[in-house]
Amino acid sequence: MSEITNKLNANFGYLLEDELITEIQKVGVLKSFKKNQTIIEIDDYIKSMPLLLNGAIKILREDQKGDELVLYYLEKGDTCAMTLSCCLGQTKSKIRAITETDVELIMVPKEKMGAWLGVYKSWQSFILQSYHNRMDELLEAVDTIAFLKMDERLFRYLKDKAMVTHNDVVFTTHQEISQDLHTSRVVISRLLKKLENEQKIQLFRNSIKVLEL
DNA sequence: ACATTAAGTGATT
DNA sequence: AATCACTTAATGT
Repeated sequence: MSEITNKLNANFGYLLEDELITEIQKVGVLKSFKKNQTIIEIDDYIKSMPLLLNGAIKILREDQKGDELVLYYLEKGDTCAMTLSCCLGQTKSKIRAITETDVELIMVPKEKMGAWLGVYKSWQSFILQSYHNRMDELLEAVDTIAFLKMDERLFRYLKDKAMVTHNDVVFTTHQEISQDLHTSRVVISRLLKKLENEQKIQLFRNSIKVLEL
């Protein structure tokens, strides 16, 4: 049994039937990325869809001025909803995807994803379920931006980041956080200081330890 | 020792 | 919450 099949079974085996796993293994290409690599850029044409085997990917939106905003994270067993709509609709990507950790994924040619929809029931539910999950996360992101104050957004951001990296120490700078949350570094520094005083985090240079998970 | 980068802070809008 | 201006601390050369 190939390495790819093992990884597929481990992450998608409970969702997809065996024949489909075999098909994926036949046409899919295993790829790995290092941390902090851009794997999808805004306006890229998508030619294949990724199935995440391990690691985490950060999905960002960018405005006209080039300012970024984190929408959500993808983890193992997930796929990117953007590619789904891109593959079906032949449009360009409206988001950017950057690896948060080292990542392994399988690229499936976009032709297959449409074809399988009619053939495999499990594939259909997987795609719909993914869409639904991403939609939920998107709504959550909107709620967070619209209704939460910056300090709550920040703490949630740190917890999310600690969660997807499986490490309560987040390696980042105040500058990076401010870009992800679309605010200024000074604001982040102040709020982080406040969170530290509330015993929720511990601050270090280039890293932050999240205490309350 | 000097330059660069990260982080802390008061004051102003 | 954003911006400016400035300080302090850590790190690289």
